[in-house]
Amino acid sequence: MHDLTHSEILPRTFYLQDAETIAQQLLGKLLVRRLENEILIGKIVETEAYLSTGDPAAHSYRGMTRRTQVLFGPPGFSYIYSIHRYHCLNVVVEQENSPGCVLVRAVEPIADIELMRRYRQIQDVRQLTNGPGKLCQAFALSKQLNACDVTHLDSVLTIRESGEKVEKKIVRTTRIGISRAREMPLRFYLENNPFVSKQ
DNA sequence: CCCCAGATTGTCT
DNA sequence: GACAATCTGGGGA
Repeated sequence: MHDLTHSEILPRTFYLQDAETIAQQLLGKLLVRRLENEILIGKIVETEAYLSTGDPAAHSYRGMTRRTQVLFGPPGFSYIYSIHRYHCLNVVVEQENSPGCVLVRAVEPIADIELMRRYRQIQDVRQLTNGPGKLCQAFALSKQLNACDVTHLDSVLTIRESGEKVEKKIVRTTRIGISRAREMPLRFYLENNPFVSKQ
């Protein structure tokens, strides 16, 4: 099993800043999914920010609904929704009633890659987690894991500090797949990382 | 209840 | 690059 001894869980205070800031700070952090007898780990390499105000592309833009309830709650919780045949994973940021969030668009597979292959029904490592729907499939994430506290030690889904401190350059572009607010440059990824969804 | 858009992906041209 | 697959949430009647 992968050694997580030096990977501390990010505290709730980490998520108290705005989505644009946290989207960049989450790059390089570890997404850790605990299963019955296995553990899945990926390094976050691509994110998008969805702002709490003035962002027509954000699900929270037109107010609270049953689906978006968790966005209006405290930070450090997962927001997982379904889109077509897939799911997307977000992390809620900012204080209560400020519904900002960060979409995790891609991770670099760390472990257990064989299990990810089984969940994805595909062999190519580069295709396992290089997209929001793909990584949810590889990590067995569905709406059952919506509103999961990713700052809690016992959670089945957590985000942790990575041991390595090698910081790569961050690239900023416009967001992918949206029809509104296309011009807002709120997508971030680690430069030259082969597991980014699109260069 | 009906309608339809959608923070995607895989496949085909 | 285009398009279909597939289904849920949200809005309107």
